[in-house]
Amino acid sequence: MTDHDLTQADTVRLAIEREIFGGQLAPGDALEEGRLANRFGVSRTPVREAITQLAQAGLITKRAHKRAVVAQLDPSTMLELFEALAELEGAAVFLSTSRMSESEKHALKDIHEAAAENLRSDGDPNEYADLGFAFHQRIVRGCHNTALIDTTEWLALRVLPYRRFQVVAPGRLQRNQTDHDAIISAIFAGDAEAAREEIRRHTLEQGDALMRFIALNKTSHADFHPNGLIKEQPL
Amino acid sequence: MTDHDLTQADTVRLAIEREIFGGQLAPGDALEEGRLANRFGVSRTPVREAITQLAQAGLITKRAHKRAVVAQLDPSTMLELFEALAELEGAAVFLSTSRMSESEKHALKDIHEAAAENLRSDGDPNEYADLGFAFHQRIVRGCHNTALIDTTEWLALRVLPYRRFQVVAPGRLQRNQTDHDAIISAIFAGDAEAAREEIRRHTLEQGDALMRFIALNKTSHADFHPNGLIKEQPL
DNA sequence: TTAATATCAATTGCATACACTAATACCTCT
DNA sequence: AGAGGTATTAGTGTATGCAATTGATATTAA
Repeated sequence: MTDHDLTQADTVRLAIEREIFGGQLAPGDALEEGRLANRFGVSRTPVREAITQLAQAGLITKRAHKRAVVAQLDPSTMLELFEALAELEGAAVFLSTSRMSESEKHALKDIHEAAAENLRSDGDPNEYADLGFAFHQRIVRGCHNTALIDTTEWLALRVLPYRRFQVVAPGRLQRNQTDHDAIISAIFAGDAEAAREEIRRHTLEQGDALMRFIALNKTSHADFHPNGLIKEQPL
Repeated sequence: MTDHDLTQADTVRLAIEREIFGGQLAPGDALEEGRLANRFGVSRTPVREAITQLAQAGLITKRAHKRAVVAQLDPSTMLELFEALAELEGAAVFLSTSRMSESEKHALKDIHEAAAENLRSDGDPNEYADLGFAFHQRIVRGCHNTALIDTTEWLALRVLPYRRFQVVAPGRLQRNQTDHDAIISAIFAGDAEAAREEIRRHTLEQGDALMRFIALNKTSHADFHPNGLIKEQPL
């Protein structure tokens, strides 16, 4: 009776989602219904349904009679996405500042401090990235408005495939941490307006950094593939 | 090569959308694939696809092995939607204030003044509602960020089916016009922060008014049907 | 009478088959 | 050899049939 009643279309959709977020499927890769069908051992029908859903979610693009491809964001679109995301996160934190419970605030602080510790001890950057993701997520969810949360996270998901190109340029992580510091201070001080401004600037900057990195490293499509790039990270 | 290449699924989806927005399909109404199929003279397959897309868009809800239903918003969800919409419109106008061209601003002003004239001359309230819709739309689109525009309008569409219950309580339209006045003043004064605050308050208030109205008039499901209600409007 | 259960109809989920589209390869003609 | 057109093929869009699930109705037991 719960939603453990997953239909095959759901299963396929989730699998494809995972592969997109995991990087096995990179932006620009084509999705062919037949292949996927016998790869997952189902017919084309549920695969089609899954693709339709993913297309509606903006994760893949689909045009009549053409193969579906994993959504590929050109620079200007990506810039817009990050700008929109910055505004949404700003709106969320504006509400969150007055709505987060004490325990929520402290959970947020714990994440922040774990990230700081990771940085101090020169820990796994992947873990740091996860903590950063959790940080943003906690803030957004703190607004306690499902519609706003869903909308924001939905936008965040659209750029997630590109987060694999996460920039670890020198000083970038430190800067990130400083930004988070300012955000969390504003929240604890109850200054919603300041929190909004901080997170806006922060998210916009993240987008800029990511775009610059991609622009620099985009020489060929092959180099552009997440799996290829991630190995080149100077970690 | 244009999107004049509408697939049957697209056609069906658009038709259902129209019926939802037009009120022929009210929130809570069930959508049965077979019926729709032979109503539109197609097989169940494209109908299914259309339903899947609409479900993903949040316009209808669909659970495994159960009939799809036109999305029905309970009061708290609707409140959340309006709050989120208020934040998004706020974010949009914040950007629009500095980004709208002179011609865009003046087009906005024209709409506003047409609405004022409509009010003065005791014109058609439906026309006034349309002008109000256009007013908000112009502001949102003035931010020139497709992602933000799409997201905002997508949210606005989710409450659109309920706009049929548009409140024409005494003084409501005047109040609406006054709010718009304040918003447009802030925009022309270049005060983005003020514009944001004004539109936030305004949209939240709209939601409140709508919810109160619905709560008052919701005695039976029949009375709750848009087509039934719209006739009762004391216009 | 009510509650529980069994049966049945209605409707969804999925597979398969076919039709149509579009892109590639191939061939012809210059 | 190259341009233009045609055949071929890969892949999507749609129809139909069947199995599985749900909700309702009938039936039985307490």
